Amino acid sequence: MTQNYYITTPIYYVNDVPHIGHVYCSCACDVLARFKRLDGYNVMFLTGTDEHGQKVAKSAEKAGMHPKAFTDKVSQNFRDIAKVMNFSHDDFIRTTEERHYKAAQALWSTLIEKGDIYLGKYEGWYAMRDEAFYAESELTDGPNNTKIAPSGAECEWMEEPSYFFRLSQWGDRLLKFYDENPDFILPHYRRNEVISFVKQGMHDLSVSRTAMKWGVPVPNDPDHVMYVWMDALTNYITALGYPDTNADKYKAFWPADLHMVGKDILRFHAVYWPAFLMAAGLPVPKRVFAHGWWTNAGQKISKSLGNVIDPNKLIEQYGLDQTRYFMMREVPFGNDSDFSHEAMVARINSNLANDFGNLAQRSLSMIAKNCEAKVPTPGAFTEADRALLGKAQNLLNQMRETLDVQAFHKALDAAWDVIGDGNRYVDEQAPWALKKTDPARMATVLYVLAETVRYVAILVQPFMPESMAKMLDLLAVPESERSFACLDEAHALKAGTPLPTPQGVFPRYVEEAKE
RNA sequence: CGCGGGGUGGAGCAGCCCGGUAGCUCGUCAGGCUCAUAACCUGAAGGUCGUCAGUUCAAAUCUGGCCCCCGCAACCA
Repeated sequence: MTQNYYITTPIYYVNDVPHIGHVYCSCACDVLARFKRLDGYNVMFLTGTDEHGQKVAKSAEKAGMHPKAFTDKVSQNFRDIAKVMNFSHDDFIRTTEERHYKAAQALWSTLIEKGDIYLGKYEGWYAMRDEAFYAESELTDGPNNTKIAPSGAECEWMEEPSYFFRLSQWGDRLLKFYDENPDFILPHYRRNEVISFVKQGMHDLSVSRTAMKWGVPVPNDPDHVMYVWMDALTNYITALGYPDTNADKYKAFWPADLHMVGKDILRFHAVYWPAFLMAAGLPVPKRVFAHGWWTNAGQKISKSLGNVIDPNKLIEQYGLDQTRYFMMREVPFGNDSDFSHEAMVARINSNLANDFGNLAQRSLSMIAKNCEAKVPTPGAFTEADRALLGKAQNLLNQMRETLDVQAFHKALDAAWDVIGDGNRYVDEQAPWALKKTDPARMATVLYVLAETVRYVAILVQPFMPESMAKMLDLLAVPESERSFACLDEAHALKAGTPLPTPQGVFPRYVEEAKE
């Protein structure tokens, strides 16, 4: 029976311009989705856009458009960048879609029936710009008796009827759940933060708004629309056909295996969302992973600093797979990390061009020149041959283990460990010398190298799909034999198979001459 | 005393739970090889492991004090 795997990105706020952060998060999901597919899983990979809220409504007004028409237009930015990044999502959800209204309203109605949503009154200091209420203690006095939020936004006293979710009632059950599922929140230090937040005790959560109109209408109360989290989080089950819990997708994929999120929205996914689901009597996702943020050359990235990193520019300058590789290799996944031109170039030249690209190139050109451009015929394997091949064969398990805890950098480290061994093997075996003394042995060595490259290339496909396709083409591996099921001796390269002329897969990045 | 994470050769990290040769990547220097994308391989230099004190035959590793950085706590992935 095939196993199912459901992975989601957050839905990105459509008012933003896509930047490295969005692309980073989705890239991690894409790697996992591709890895699981190649490993034989039936995968559902979801991404999309969050399209409601006051800020969108305002931007639409500014643009002189209806919010729906406006979001139709700007959500395209996110679909475009996903395509450019070669993301392999199976569905792209938009919160303004009919199916989503249906799902969000159904979940809402269930929570009303269960008594976990009630009508109350919200009053407090509200910052229009932040779309958020603040506690009096957080505010500072501004000019003319105004109050200023920590964000610098001006606040006004607001009173409005609001529906509330009884979050206060779910603390103990959440803590019990965290306790029973120690890997629900990763990394573990984030888990501790969440637990201490829940332990402090939680207020009920305001889940509707009357002042704002651009949102999912609350069932049976036209004055209210749902506030962001009730709306946005539901997307994860909308895409599976909820409220039809008998839908094929729902049955196959819920609960989700992994919600990938930024550390800023961890609380919503690790606290509110499980509480909503528990209250509705639905299963809770298996894992929420909070990744870190990028800085740019040591500086925090922000629009006001003007140092936002445009993924299109990265791809243009460094290449698509190079960019994907950099993001997944440079950071211990979960930590914050710094982006810099120097770090990017170091990764491209050292890891991709010198280590991997060159290993493939030196092996394949020797084959092209000395083995009639065909897969060489191996003789009996020596201990050194078996050591290298054994390590390559072991790589699948190492990558499974590390990727199961979202340690992308470790998965790549393991692959590059094999590549390093491959380069050492070439030196030790010195096939250029064997050419004169023992051509049969040379053929064996070159075969072992080609076979090692095959293993690594197949396993690195999720990270760099285009480049690895190219590399596997150079090895004449048929497209039908590129899944992990083919990582065995039965699918090994066949002696005598003609090979195309070798071409470099990863060119070095050469700095443009300064004037 | 709000909770938590961290301070290890020039940079970034591992080791700490289960005390006993301080390891990896990049950088620097020297050598080797010449198949390859001036790539590859080997070796060397470089650290009183934040600080003070304690436990111990022995501490980066355990205990306590202190100093510093960061997260939970700004629309933000």
